[in-house]
Amino acid sequence: MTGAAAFYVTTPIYYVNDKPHIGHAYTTLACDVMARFKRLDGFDVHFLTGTDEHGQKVEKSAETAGITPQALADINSANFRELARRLGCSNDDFIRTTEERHHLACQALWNELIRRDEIYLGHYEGWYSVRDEAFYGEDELVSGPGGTRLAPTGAPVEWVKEPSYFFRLSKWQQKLLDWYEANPDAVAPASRLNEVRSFVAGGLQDLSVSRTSFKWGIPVPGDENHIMYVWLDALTNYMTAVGYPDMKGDFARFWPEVIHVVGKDIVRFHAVYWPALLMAAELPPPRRIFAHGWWTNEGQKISKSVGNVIDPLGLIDTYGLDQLRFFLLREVPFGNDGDFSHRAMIGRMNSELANDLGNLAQRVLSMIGKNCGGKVPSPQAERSEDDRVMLSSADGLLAAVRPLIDRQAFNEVLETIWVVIRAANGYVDRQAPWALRKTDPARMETVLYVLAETIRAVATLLHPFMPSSADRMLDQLAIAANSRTFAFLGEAGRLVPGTALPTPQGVFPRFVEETAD
RNA sequence: GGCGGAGUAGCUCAGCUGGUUAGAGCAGCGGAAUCAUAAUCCGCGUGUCGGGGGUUCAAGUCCCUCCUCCGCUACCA
Repeated sequence: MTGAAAFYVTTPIYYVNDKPHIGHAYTTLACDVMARFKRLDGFDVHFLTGTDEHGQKVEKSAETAGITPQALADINSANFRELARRLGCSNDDFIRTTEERHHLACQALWNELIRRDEIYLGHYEGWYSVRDEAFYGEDELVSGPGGTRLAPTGAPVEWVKEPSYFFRLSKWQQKLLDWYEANPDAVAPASRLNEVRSFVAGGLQDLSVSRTSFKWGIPVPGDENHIMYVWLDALTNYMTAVGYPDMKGDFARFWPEVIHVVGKDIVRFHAVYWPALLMAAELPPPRRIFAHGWWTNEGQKISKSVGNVIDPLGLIDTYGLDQLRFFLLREVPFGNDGDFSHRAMIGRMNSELANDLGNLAQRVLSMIGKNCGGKVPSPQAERSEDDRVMLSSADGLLAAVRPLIDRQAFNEVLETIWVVIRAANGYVDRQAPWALRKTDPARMETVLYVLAETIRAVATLLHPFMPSSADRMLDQLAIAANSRTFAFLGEAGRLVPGTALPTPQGVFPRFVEETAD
């Protein structure tokens, strides 16, 4: 694959203090779809996910549990690795920030920033609440009894001054604004770019990038009283995984052709701090940062205290993996918030998967099975206008969908494919091959061939979204495993008439509600 | 408070730089068909395009204002 364009996609590394939930699954699935799509489209792809394992919270949780932070991280990191596996993800790597390669990368980046005088030793001071373990700004404080100052949470605060290393973030304000200006697609959706831009335009202070209040982290080179700020540690993972500080090999191959997919809560770290850090190290910033939205559960905001957290593994058990993958990317424009409801899930499954697509495949394949001797039908040379329109809309799908994937407009990709699926059902009814069977069998074969080709195109393009279901459809068309990439779409991979086909089986069953009585 | 975004058919939403009778899916109603997973196809919407004012030959699409909702407004991740 020499010369193939590089495509690197990352999920955030998930914090091991959290339990895997639908938000993690959503981010990871979106990345998986991109990675799979790009691979099928001939790109040289690297898909990374992993876990973020340092920080005070992990240290404390481990202490509470009576185990070492490393042991806690090992256990919880495994949960995220398992989630990716259960989601059918095709990640090429799973990085952990406790790995040696990552320590080396972080310390290399740190040293580089020190060498360039982008990091300096100073003092961090401010109002600190021991109870909240947080610093508060002057304007956030409220006055308590006797003129004392209290945190907004009501906790007492004290003025604390501690040594800290700082990254010269303020210096990069204009450079960041210039970068957004020159690369309007670098932060998406556009509404997030606006927020980020106005945040930066509002002025930047230098960023405290070390801590002395706890130990569980990567030591600052040459000053081991300090450990690195967790975000500096975490963000660097994206480079670690492609070999940094080795600038040859994978790093040269994939950097900066990278898209970071993140939840909307962490855009700032990715769209402000990260590009600034990279520019400071004289490394190119990422091509794109995409911030997606949150899911609600049956219209309710999800929270641990309400107890309505959604377990993605439970959803897989209830609805099926491909069905879940489809729903999450179909239901909502990527970037918007969405609502997960049983009703909506079943609506998509039955209306779009079972009725539109599953039934289309089943009716076409079973007609072929019964009326064409179970072989790919032989089309006539001459085609009707209806045939040509049907076939060209199927053949045109890849070109229609590529730019949508590049905008992460997953729901539009699926809608575009569904337009063809619906058109195919209309074509079946108009052409009525069951009637042609008696009046014009040759014509029937032509119609069924056009339909089989349409199903091949649809299944091929749907593969990134629903890999195993798409494979089952392609199996039923007897497409060789090595002929399922996008290069085989259209004329290049036309079905060969006379090829024996297996007996068709339904791929998307209807979801039938359990009746309570 | 400041900055930004949104309010379009019962529901979820498309409608780029203003210009044919404002669209799609779902739901609903009527019909057809019977190859198929009781699936499919065809037809049917008089919507104050949040309210008001303005610019223009022409505004859902620009300007002003009001109402409602949402996001951002830095150092736990």
